[in-house]
Amino acid sequence: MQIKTILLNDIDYITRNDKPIIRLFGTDPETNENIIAYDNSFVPYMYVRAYNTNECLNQLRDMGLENLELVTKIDIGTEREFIKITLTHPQEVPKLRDSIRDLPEVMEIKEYDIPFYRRYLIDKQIMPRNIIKLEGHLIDKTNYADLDIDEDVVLFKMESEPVDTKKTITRNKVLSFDIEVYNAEGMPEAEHDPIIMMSLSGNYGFNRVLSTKKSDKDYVETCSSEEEMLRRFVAIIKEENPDLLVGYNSDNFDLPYIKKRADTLKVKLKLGVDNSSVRFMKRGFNNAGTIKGRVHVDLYPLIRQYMRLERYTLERVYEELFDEEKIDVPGDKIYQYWDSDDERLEELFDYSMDDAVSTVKIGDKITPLTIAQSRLVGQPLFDIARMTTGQMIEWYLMLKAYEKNNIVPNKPSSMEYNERRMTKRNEGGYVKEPEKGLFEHIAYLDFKSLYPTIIIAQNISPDTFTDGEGLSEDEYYVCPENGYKFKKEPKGFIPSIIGNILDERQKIKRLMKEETVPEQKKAYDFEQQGLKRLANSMYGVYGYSRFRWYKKECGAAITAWGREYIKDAMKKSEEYGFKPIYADTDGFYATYIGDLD
DNA sequence: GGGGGCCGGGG
DNA sequence: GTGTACGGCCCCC
Repeated sequence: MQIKTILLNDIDYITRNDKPIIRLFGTDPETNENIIAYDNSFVPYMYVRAYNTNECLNQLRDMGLENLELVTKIDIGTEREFIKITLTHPQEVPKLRDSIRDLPEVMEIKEYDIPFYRRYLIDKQIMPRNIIKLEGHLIDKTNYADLDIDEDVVLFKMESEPVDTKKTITRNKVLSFDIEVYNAEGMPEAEHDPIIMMSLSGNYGFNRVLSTKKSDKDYVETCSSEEEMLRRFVAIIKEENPDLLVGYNSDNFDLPYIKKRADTLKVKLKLGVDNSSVRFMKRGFNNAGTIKGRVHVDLYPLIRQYMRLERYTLERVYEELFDEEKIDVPGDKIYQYWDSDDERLEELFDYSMDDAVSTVKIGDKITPLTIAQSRLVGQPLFDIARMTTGQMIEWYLMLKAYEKNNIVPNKPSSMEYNERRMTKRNEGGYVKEPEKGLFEHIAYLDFKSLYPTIIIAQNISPDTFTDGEGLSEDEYYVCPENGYKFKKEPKGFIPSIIGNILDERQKIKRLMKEETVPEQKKAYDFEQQGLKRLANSMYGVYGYSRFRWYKKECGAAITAWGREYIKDAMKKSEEYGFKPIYADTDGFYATYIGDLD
């Protein structure tokens, strides 16, 4: 038996002999070798709630199902019995779901749509981007001739549970890439417009522009053809072996373009750790370029999550983050610069390099927070980088639901979803139109971070929401304006989780203060920022129509209490000599008109 | 005020 | 992939 320690980067599963095998992709933090760890001990399952459990068990057995178990789970605050159906392959889950849905004894089916690798991370309670200890043995690759895996990649068969040994500082080797294309007319078309430059930049001092033209610049490497350039691109990524491969709009432009050119030119784009090619997954309205075992992060959607800007061009974002202008060449002029063969060609090399350098700088600056979020939420960095805050919260709650033996509510059906979208949005925060004039001695009171406190103080949660029946008046809180009631006891699922988040954040902040190693201090800072974002967005999630724990009344109650709190605080401020001049949702401005001595 | 359509980033 | 998808803004009626 051997022990392997990996920085967990990515996870998926493959099928062998009709059975699933989980693959954990990581790097040994000491040796930097790539490791693919196989776990064939994990199996898919789902839950059924029956009208009559025994009848239902019989019906399921009649369908040939054997692996049935009775379990008690908490379903929105109520303990209930569920039948846990264990299957052999993840793809059987949706099939079985559809075939048992209409059985007379089946009331509802739960947890039938959780991707297998995510289920694994939740059930094993291991966090991506943490250091994970594995027990098992090396796999002799000669037994896997069908696998085209490089010499320096280690295959490892796991023989016991993975152990999460959380470590705060983890390296973050970032490599960016960017391409320039020869498009004389309109937007580039991969069928006929060749790639003329491919630039790469690392946050550890690596700079390279690959091109089919020559230059004296030291970062330019000339390739004999576009095919050769694509092969060099793959080789460099393998050599550099970064933790993160970043691009700007690379999900929808660079990566699909590179893939199409490679296909057209019959070049194998073996970018994956297992030598697989790039694949594109449709997510929302756009693509996600996946490279097996590596983490590809498109910074564009990420920036849209983190910053509020009027535009999100690479130039604009770079300027905002670094207060510097970057070199710009208009997209429709690139082919002219290329054809010029004079100093404008040199300018184009600089531009191409600068794009990759700016991209890696942005990536280096913003991905540590994304990594912290991945480690908090417990889902792969690749997925986290493409999630909205609402989705992150949902996966975080799913992780906690497992810990607390809560059953996960189903996603709304498309009908429910449309209904939710149609219903009028909850009234938002209180707004007081600004007083005219110029004021001095302004104070600002921020309430945004008060929403989590309101949720905790009033125990606002889908599982504490009550009509008050059978309870005495002192057993619930009553919301102003709408009269919604929330049980005081027991503590609701969501308030208890927010409580944990806030406690954890205080703990991390304390550690951060005491810490003397600057890198560790920074790591703690990102961790506490991640926790803060989670806590502060928790209320907004009630307006997210796809939310599994959606409860319109909870959202309404939070803002109603919020309005009451803010109006109270404004009134109080007047007693202390302030005059409120403007208020909007989560804070108000007041001018001090009292005695300044 | 509500529904439908378009757009974002990239060259 | 235990798939099938966003949100804001503008226009038009």
